[in-house]
Amino acid sequence: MNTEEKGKEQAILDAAEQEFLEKGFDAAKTTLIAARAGVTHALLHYYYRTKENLFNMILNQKIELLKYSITNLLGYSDMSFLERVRTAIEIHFDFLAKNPQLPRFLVNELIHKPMRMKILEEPIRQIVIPLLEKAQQMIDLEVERGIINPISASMLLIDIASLNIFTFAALPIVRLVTTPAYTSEHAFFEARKQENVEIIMRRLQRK
Amino acid sequence: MNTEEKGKEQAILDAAEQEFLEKGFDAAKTTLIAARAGVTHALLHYYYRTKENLFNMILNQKIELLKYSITNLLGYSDMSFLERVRTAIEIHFDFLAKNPQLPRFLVNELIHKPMRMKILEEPIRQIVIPLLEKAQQMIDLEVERGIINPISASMLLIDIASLNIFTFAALPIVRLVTTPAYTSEHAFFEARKQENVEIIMRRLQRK
DNA sequence: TATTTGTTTAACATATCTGTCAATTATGTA
DNA sequence: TACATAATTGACAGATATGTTAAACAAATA
Repeated sequence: MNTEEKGKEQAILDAAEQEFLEKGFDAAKTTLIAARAGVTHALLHYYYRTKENLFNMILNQKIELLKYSITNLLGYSDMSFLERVRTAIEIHFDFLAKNPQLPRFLVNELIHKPMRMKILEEPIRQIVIPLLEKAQQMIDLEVERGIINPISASMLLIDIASLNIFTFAALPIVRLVTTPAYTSEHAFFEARKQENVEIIMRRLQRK
Repeated sequence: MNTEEKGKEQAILDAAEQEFLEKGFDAAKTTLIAARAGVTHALLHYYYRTKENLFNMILNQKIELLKYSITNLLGYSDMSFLERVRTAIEIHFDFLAKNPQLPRFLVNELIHKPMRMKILEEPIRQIVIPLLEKAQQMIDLEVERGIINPISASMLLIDIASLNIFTFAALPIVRLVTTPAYTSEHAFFEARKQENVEIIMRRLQRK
């Protein structure tokens, strides 16, 4: 439907996205991508020349998505710090629910070919580091006011990322230990989101 | 040294372990494994016949390691529940520090070929489910006594696994956001371990 | 020593995958 | 219509990977 209307060039891109996200660069095969897009594999090379090329388009697209997901995390300046953290966790979790393959894909591909890691360095400096500095200022202020417990901003970031990402990155295994306990996958995700909020809140809130 | 003494058969297995853990089944090449072991690739096939075969040996070996790492988590019955949880987190974290590639390897390979997931089902039923039931009993007891906050055992398990595993599975990326803040990688790991203990303790401990 | 058994290699066969090319068809435009 | 440009395909070339085989070599054994 969507794919067919936009023509074969886009269909190839869509198929490539699926294939690369599922299997990673090495396991993905251009022949399968072409088949999945309903075109000959010669056409794939006509539009995108190389597998590497096609892959980089998907990779860059996903890195943009990652940047976008981080950029606005500390928005909503009319809330208290704790409320901003709670909101950030929920937004990030929902983002992952819509892009469940993203973290595993990025981690694998970036680890695999360390050259690619350089692509991340600039966004990190420009987005994550400033965000961490801003967050650390807020934290220090709240600590002084006796509202939250001391913590470094980067540790807090890793806490949240760990809790939110793991469930999706390891979902098939996570499912094995929770299976019949939840009526639906959606119910489990909601419970998981609330648990993540709760554990971080308890970590921060001063008794 | 170790490799050379035990002969070429073992050298191949060692090289295969490195190669598969680093790259996964598809990206690993038997020619490279042979080269890395210092033997011809025909010899690799002489001893192990197929790549699949060689891979399964490594995979089973790693699943055994995983089972072992889970089995004794709730030991040390002379401690209080909270102390047992603290100890479990530390032991598990240290285990991961010694086997940092394990989680990413297992998750990737098991997700990739779902048939392989069946290998995990039996250990889960035999080890994880009983462990969760036992833990849930302890939790319920401690909740009744007003010592800890309510939580489901499986949620607690996912909390701990998330926090401990993510740091290692995504290490190159985690490094980017922490880099100059710690004098050594070891210092960072120790800080991370303590943070994981603290966050779980605060989640559980009744104020 | 003769024979068997296990080890090792070079060469080969086969399959798969990426990428190219020349030829064909469709589309748009002067 | 004539021409140019874009889209599409089948066939092919080259590279790389897995796996086999026959033959050479080494080691143990009778």
